[in-house]
Amino acid sequence: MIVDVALPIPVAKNFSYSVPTKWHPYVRPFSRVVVPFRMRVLTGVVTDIREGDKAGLKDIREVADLFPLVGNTLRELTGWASRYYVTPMGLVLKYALPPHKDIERYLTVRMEDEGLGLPGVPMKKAIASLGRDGLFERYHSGLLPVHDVFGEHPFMPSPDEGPTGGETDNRLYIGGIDDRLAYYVSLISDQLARGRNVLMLLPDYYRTGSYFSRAFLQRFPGQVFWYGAAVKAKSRMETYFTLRNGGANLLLGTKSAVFLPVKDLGLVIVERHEEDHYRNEKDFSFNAAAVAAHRATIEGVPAVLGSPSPSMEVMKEVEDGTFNIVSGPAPGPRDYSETILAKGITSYHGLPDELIEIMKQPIERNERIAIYTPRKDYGSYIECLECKTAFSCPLCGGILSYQKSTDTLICAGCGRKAPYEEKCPACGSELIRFSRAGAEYLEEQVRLLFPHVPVVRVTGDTPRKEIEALIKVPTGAPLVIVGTQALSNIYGIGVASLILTGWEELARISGYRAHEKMFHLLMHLLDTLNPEELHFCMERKKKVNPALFLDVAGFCGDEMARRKIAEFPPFTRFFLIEVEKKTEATGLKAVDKIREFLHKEGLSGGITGPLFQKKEHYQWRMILKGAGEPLYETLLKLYEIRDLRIEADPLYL
DNA sequence: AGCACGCCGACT
DNA sequence: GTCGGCGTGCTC
Repeated sequence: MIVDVALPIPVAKNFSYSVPTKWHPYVRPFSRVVVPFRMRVLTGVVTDIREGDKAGLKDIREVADLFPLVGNTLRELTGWASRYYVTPMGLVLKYALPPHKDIERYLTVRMEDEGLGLPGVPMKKAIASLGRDGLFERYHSGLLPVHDVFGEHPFMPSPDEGPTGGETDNRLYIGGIDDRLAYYVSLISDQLARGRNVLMLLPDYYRTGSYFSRAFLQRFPGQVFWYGAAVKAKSRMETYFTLRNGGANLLLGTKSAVFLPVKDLGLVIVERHEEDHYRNEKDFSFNAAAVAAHRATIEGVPAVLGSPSPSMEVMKEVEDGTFNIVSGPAPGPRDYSETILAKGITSYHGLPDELIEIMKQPIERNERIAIYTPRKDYGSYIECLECKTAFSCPLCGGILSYQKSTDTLICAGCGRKAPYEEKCPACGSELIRFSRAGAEYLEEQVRLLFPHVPVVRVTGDTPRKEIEALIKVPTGAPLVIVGTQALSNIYGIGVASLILTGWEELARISGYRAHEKMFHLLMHLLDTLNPEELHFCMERKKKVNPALFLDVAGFCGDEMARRKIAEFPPFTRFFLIEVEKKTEATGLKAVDKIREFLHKEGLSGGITGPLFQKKEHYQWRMILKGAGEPLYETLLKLYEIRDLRIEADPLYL
């Protein structure tokens, strides 16, 4: 017997091994096998089985699992994901399956008949006394039942699930958090009452997990399983075994939960599906929200995507008729005020009078104010007033910002930190100016202006303890919360007034998704802060029209029309092909290879290849535009080229 | 990926 | 003279 094995390496090619006769009964498609590979040992997945034997093939070392852990759903889902995200199957499967050692650790074997006494001998001990082969043999002849330690469920292949058929009823729920939560609760309780399981994905920023866990645990005690990145192996495995065996549970998790086997799945929910947090950044880069929606299709169950602001990808689904919109009340007010500043807020002039005026009233009324700024540090865009040179990162040329708390300059591009010297690196002058204020500066100024008012700064760096403390602060006393995008991730802090400063600047960065990002950020801030009053503080020459972003249907319609004309996603897909080499010569050689390959495949169009230098490395990037299975399969062949990375649907272009 | 091999410059 | 960094080939 010969097996083709998909190994967890970035090579889009399977490797063949022969299987000793004694293991033939246990090797099936999608069995995991341990194989020798060069000087090491890897665990891979059997993708094909053939009769016969060929000289020179190595034997597999062992069969890893008692039976293949990949059922119909997972087989289809991982196969689709491998092609759609141009990632070798071995890497996808490695991500999708728990390590086999973890599984064995929580299995017990009933060995009464072996005269070894106690029921429930740990799998490890059973192997020690019977041998691995002995255990497999007895298990497969039905003599030795194996159970997991958590629910005492028999460990056996899941009945072949498959599309339960029927027309799916996919819904895009657009509305604020309280209404979304109520909507989710009603759908979930309906499914749980029918004994079916629900898979719900959450973005993995801090607080979301605990916010939703708490809300659901109250209503569905004992039925909620949390599967996030920080969850320990033991409770991960508890969730794994429980969901593959039993019904009426809610599986709440972050992106890694999307591949878990779930028995009797009745519904898939994705909270804030448009969040970039659903993007996996490792060697298998996928979007868990999209995978979840596809999984629902495969399993023939409804997908519900909830959010205050849909992604354009989902709007495309709506256009295509595969999703229906359900609307709840929009968060935040419809009215807003605009303050147009001649100059942006700088970190050397204090806060503009207009901004101070806006803050006075809520403070007098003992209300809370949130002020958004796009920057977390004291200030950025540092320039020398004498020689007019802008400070930039000596490593990558990126923009530097100043962090007052540590007195360092930080590069936004590469993260490099250096002590602040207080003089111009070009001419030595000490007349330095920071032209854009950030959260540190705003906090400092608010404290100076309103010494009696507590001020809290919320950025991605804010320690959890401080955020926990903030959540507990009762309303009814004045409080100013100064923060960045992080403010939009902390469910459950309400404010009376939200002031956005510098939000309009986002229109100028981050490529074709800039407007969509501004839309999401604004809606997310309204979602978490739910203010009664909304103020935009904008710099005159960068001014945008907030009304265009506050009207969800209007914004989506306009943005979709623009994307369609430009032939941008979601009307096509982008693939980023990246090569990184130590020397320029080898890099150019690789680029030539790629060009040649793409040309041969008739894909030469739509490539841009600017030279890009980073650290001590040379990096090249190309963008390929297109969609469809034949393209994905062609791109997979690019993995023959070394030091190459393919990213589907890159976020920043 | 990760590892061995072989090439070339630099130096205990 | 050798050590180490880097490119290349290869893994059943």
